[in-house]
Amino acid sequence: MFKKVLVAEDLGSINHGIANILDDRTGIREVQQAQYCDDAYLKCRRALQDNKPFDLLITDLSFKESHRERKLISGIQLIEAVKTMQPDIKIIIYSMEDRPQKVKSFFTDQGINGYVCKGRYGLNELIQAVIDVYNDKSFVSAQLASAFTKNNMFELKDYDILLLKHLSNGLTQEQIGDYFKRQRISPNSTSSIEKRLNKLKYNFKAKNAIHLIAMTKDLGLL
Amino acid sequence: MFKKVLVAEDLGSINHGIANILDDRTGIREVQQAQYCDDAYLKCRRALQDNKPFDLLITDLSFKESHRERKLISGIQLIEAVKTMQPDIKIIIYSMEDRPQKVKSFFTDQGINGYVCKGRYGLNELIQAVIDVYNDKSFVSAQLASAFTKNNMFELKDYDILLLKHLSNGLTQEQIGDYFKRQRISPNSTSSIEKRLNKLKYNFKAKNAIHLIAMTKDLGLL
DNA sequence: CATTTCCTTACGGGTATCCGTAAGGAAATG
DNA sequence: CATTTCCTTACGGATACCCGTAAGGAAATG
Repeated sequence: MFKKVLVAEDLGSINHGIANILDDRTGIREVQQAQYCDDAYLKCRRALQDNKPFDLLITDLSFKESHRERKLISGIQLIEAVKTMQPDIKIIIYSMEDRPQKVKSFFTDQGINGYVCKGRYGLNELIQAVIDVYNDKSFVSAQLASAFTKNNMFELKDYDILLLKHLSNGLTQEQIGDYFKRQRISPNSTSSIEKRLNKLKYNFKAKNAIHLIAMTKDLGLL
Repeated sequence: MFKKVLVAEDLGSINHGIANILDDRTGIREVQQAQYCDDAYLKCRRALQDNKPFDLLITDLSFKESHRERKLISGIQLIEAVKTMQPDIKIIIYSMEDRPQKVKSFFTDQGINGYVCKGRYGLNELIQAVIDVYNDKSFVSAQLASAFTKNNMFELKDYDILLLKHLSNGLTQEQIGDYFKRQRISPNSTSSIEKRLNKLKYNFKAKNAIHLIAMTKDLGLL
């Protein structure tokens, strides 16, 4: 089993809860805690320098603001910082976020090993996640697993996201085309952009562009 | 001080944390807990029937889904149900939501007595909130208090929200006008709706309708 | 190499929006 | 009651979006 685990989570009560349950239900000897992303990062660095690196990082995504000056303000930033320093560390996210697309992106973009939704059975799932990740398997909460396997989701490319982002920022189709031309992104004609938006509207069953933006924002894609 | 308090919150660890700290730092004798809205409601009703009603309800807003059949699925629904049964009960919300407009609406629409943001100092604030509410004062978290006092926010009427909602659902201005006519809501001409949207766009500095919807969704107004 | 398929782009007509102007009415003011 | 102010509604031109069609080119197929 993992020897040394770091839990990053700003709410003290949850933090302790995780530490307790890891202590009781797994053979992990050393569980450290951090309430700030920056602290978590420094602990990782120190541990690595001392040649006693953490095997696993369990982190939340959102950390509330505080009086302290912060360099890392989100779990994602923490993960990226730690991963560049120590690429082989295992990562499990434990957070409220339950939008499938968003969670999926954490696996593909940040290369996390497990994702557990906070909730009634969250701590139980977390135990399983730790075990699975230790055995080099990935883990996602049950409530998300179904959305992951069944492939009924329309596959959005980065291009689509970018297009929707610009649209939600108030640019016209023509302006988006101009922007794509400047950035050497293709296709960039007004006609193509229009076509792509049409396809998106069809897939999301949106009545018009406004509806499309509202829906994709609700789904957490923007 | 309050004699009997109910804490509704689905995460067990937080629930216990609140109960502990209320026990340590206030003179409250009886603190009960509920992990489901329905349970909380039943406890309130039972207590009222037994002539030993709760003085104060502390509740979260979001409760994750579970296997159980649920009638009340959010803290808001719980609050409204409890308030109709026992109008004089005091309510404090303890939740992650930190969008000022949204929180403001809880005071005006649901008539809550206190709002505390979950966060590092959340539990400390919760103690203060309990004390203030006991002394018939209302309480809001420090991070929101500033946004509450300074009145720089454009005042949105229900009409505006409704208008934006329909717009985000993909209705055209004409369709919204027709809907308003059927509902006897005035103004309902396409021209007036257009004008109102214009004013909203000006106030929010939105470039067009899409931008407006995206912005208001981000602000938590929709 | 010929053919097919897919993608990008252009164009045009219909519709919705954006924006200014103006008429008519209700409410407020004196 | 006369006047002012505000609100609602109507209208028209400019612009942007919606939708179908079609031409040209790249990539894939055989």
